[in-house]
Amino acid sequence: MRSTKSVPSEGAAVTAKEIGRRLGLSQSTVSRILSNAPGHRVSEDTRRRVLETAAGLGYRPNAVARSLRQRRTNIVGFYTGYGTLDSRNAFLAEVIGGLLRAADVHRLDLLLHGVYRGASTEDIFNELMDGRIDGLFVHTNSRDPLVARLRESSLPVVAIADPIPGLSSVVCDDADGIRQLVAYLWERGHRCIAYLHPGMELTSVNIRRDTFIDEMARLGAAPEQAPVLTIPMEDTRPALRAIRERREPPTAVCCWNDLSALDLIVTCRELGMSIPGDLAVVGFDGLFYPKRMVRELVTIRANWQRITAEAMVSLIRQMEYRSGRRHAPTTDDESSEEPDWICLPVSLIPGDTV
Amino acid sequence: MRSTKSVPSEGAAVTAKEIGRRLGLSQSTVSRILSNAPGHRVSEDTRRRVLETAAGLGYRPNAVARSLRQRRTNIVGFYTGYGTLDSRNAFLAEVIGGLLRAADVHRLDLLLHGVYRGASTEDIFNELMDGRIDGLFVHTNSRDPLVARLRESSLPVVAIADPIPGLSSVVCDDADGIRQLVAYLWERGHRCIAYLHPGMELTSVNIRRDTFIDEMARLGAAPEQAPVLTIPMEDTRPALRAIRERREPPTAVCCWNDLSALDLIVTCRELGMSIPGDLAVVGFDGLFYPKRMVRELVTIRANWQRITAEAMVSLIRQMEYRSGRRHAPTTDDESSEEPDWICLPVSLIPGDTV
DNA sequence: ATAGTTCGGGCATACGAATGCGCAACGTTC
DNA sequence: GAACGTTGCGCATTCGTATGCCCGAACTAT
Repeated sequence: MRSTKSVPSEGAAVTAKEIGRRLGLSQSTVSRILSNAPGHRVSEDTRRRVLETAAGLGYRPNAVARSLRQRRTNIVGFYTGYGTLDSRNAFLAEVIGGLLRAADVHRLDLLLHGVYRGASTEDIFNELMDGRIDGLFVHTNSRDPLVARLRESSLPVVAIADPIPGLSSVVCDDADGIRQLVAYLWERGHRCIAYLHPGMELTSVNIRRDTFIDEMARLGAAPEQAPVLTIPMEDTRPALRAIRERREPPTAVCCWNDLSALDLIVTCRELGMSIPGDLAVVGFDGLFYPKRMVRELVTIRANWQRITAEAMVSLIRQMEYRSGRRHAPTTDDESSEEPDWICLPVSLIPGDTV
Repeated sequence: MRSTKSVPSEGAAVTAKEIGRRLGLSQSTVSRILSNAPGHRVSEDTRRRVLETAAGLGYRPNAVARSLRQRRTNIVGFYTGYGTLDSRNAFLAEVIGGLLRAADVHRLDLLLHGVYRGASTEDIFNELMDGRIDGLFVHTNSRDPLVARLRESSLPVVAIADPIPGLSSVVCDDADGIRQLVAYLWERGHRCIAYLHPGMELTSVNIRRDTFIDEMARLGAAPEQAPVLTIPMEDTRPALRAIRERREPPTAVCCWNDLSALDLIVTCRELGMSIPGDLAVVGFDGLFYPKRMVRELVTIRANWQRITAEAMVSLIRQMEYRSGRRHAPTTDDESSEEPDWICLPVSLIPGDTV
């Protein structure tokens, strides 16, 4: 009495089992056809019928069930300990956008993990380890307690923009960028250059400052000709005042990022100073708005598109290595266990009116 | 001979079953304790032992398995048909950042669906319907073919920033924003005002233009005193030329967004024109960089934080309604089926030097 | 003493797809 | 005509959690 075919069974979700029921086939056969399982023989006719029925019913394989079985979700995460995404954080937008693009190329999805709620490290770590993501990009300080937890976990991780010892890292060449900026200013006759530093504990930010100091010393400038000023937030007014009051006032300012460079430029303008006539100002990052708004800005541009793409490749390599090991733990593996350490070149963008 | 307790079983993943095995309990009991299942009695001692062992082993419930069982992933998606996230798209950054924050408040995760690969509508739709997300935010044209598919699907959807008929929509009051800008200019004596329109098929963008036209007419301006110029991309140079060559040159320009307003302002500056003396320029959006860089910018600011928060509430309501219906399909339901239609106020940000 | 109640927990199954293995039916070979 | 290979498909289990239902033991009430 059991009806087997053509019973509409309206409410039933469209699953492989349902398709099988309609065609008098087993779920496994349907699954093999729909997922193109290799090495399994199916008659052309059956295959056609299954594919047609699936299309007719609008069948979509359930990603969650598939993930559970395959122990792989095809989702990668992004975590940042610094800042939240909004219209002022062009840097994050650029990085996340790049990751999004790279993920798309590899048919992965990107899950953003917020740090808004003020969750504890443990909470965040638990969320990251709940099996939802196959790998993770992090942008944070190497002393972030989360980093330690991640390092001892088995989750593939790639650090982005800020290197983290012991983890694969993909960064831009901050040191070279600063060297280029210093050289640019030096060539134009500047011998006393101030540096604006945000007092933020990010490795890349410290590299920029330290390179500035080293490079100025290497060129023969005395320490007082290369003052480093720590600025609060992006407000450069106090720094500008300090600069102008110095015994030997710097003729140029190297800012740790574009935003502070712009703030400085706008402030100078309001004071009637000309840029770069009265004061040369250079920034760092080369993002869109600043350069667009103030065309005389001299800055360093990193190729974030490429950086994120490389980071994705590195992460995928790790993911494959990890899942490979699960099935073949005997192969000699010391080779691929080494974290990647990639540093991509940057280029100087001259000002339009120099 | 079977060993039951204290066997390390090193390789075994930490699951509820594994914990049960160690303590001589069943998986279900462990699960009930760890998920705080209501209405089930467990001795205090057992509970303590389970919790301790779980903590000791670093147990994390597998989110994928849980999602499969509960038919709910606690992930919401975001799809945009317009633009990609990068440093130039401050608007998207603001919206996504807002959603991220709102998602975090409700303990949801946000999954971004890219449109880079140039996937077909069907591909995207399939991805969205694979059970990975519980709900979706969309920012796209109402004629996007995807919208039709979504409308006939059972996925909870909320349109953001651009309203879509038949779907819950949360937008800012574009019309009122334009009215405020026109009033602002009109009060300052401007009687001939040009409007810069991007020729983009987004509802909100059209509303801005149409409101401008209506409002100027309402105030008694003749059509030639309210010319609408369609600009290519953000390059305002041709428009500026056209404006200055008009028989009755507009004394003010209302730009559809901040970016074009800024381009216009910078161009004017380069020509030696003063703003707003020689030409008044107003924009729309009130995002960070433009206002920061050019402080005389007059613009309209929407509260994206609030808009995204409201959108989240609306989406969650839909999600709960849908899942509620599954279990109680008999309750009269016409009431909650109505899509939300929320329009939040905007405010005018005056220029610093007006 | 017996029925009823609470306590503490296990059994079995569902969620939906993937997959190792088995197995009947048919065809081929010598 | 018996051994063997191939074709085409199903059975049963797995992934890890949630949950409806059941059940023995202890305890209470009459």
